[in-house]
Amino acid sequence: MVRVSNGEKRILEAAENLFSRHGFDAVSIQKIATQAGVSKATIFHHFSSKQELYITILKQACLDIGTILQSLEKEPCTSVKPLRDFASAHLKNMFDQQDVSRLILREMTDGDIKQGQALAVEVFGEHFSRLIVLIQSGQQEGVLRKNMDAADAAAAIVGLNVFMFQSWSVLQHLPATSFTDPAHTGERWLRLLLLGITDKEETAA
Amino acid sequence: MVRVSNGEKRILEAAENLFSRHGFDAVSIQKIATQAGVSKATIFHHFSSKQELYITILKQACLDIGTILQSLEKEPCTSVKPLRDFASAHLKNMFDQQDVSRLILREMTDGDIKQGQALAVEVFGEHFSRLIVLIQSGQQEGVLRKNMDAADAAAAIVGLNVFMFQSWSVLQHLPATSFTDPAHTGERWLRLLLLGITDKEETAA
DNA sequence: TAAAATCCTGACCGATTGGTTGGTCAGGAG
DNA sequence: CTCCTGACCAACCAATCGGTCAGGATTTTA
Repeated sequence: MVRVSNGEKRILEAAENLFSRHGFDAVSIQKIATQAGVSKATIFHHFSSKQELYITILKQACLDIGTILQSLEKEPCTSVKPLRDFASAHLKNMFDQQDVSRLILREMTDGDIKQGQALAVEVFGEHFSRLIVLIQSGQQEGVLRKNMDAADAAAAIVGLNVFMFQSWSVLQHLPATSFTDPAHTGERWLRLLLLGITDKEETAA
Repeated sequence: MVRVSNGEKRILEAAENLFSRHGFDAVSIQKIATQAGVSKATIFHHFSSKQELYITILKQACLDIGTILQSLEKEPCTSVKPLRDFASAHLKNMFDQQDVSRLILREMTDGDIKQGQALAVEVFGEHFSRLIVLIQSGQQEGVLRKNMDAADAAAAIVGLNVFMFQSWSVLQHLPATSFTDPAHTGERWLRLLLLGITDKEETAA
């Protein structure tokens, strides 16, 4: 059993919260210390540098997401239901663990720290390959269109979820739209992706 | 004609570049001054504060995007082509003006500065309402499915583009995928969105 | 050409940054 | 009772932060 003192845990919690909301540079050690109810020196007692603290949190975040994604081992894809389940679970997970999700997404898009982007790629690759397998089995079963790249479909599903998560606060303030509940909106978007935007009869490109 | 001194222009260029890449807090006035080839005090001669400089850039960015979007005034949507054009133009514009795009997207998702998020919402709303109108006309013409929310479709189109733009560097490093060229990948994703993922009878591309 | 306005700078300010130092304190082992 | 260790902190450090100011250089205007 790894010993983790009370203070260290509080530091990690505060740092994860602040880093995820404001990013690496906008958060000072002093702010983390204050929010953790600890002196600044204590942080350097537990972590050798600000960057080490950040990477520690990033690794933990990747670990968390990894274990959660494991719970989505699914049966072969004889219908679109596993796809729906995956998408809604993925979306729910993002909103449930906002701090972790924001942290990883931030690292993905910003990527100042070299180690960080590599980690993010690793985590994202995990999502992707799992989802791609799911889609390919669906293609073999004849449920999903065969003349498309499974990777494209996977990217589209994950991409829409990510976009909704990132832009939710903005989407709400948009005029003339009906984006009220993330989960419900996500279902509608996925349905769009499944059925297509075009009207069924006229699908001439 | 508004007079803009040589120095001021260089400051704006440097600031836009740095802010878009690293965010507000991670960029110091000194770094902007150095990259602009100007002394730090000169920046405060032209701008009263760091925040004012940032907002100035943000406003300019919104203006740029606004004028570009105006060039997409399109004829009524009797086919799916205007939709393709909009999407590809939108994507191309993001990659052509990476700094501006990143700046606005960053402000959208981060949103530390109150004024910033409002501006981002305004710009994004511009995209959206234009696109929604386009889609609704397509629905009336019978080209697009009627039993869907035009706002959902618009969000999906823009969302996939945004996701691709933001995550392009990561997508490339993903294993077992064929994401080589943004424009080409974007076309494939849009096709997916138009036709749907699920298999249907008459869906030859 | 002199005055006025603008552009630009080096020197400087108090505050804050990430990080170090020396040391206190509680508790477990011998 | 001593010794050791890990947790913790106030005080401190050099560097950098955003920002100010007085004044030199250059251009505009009168």
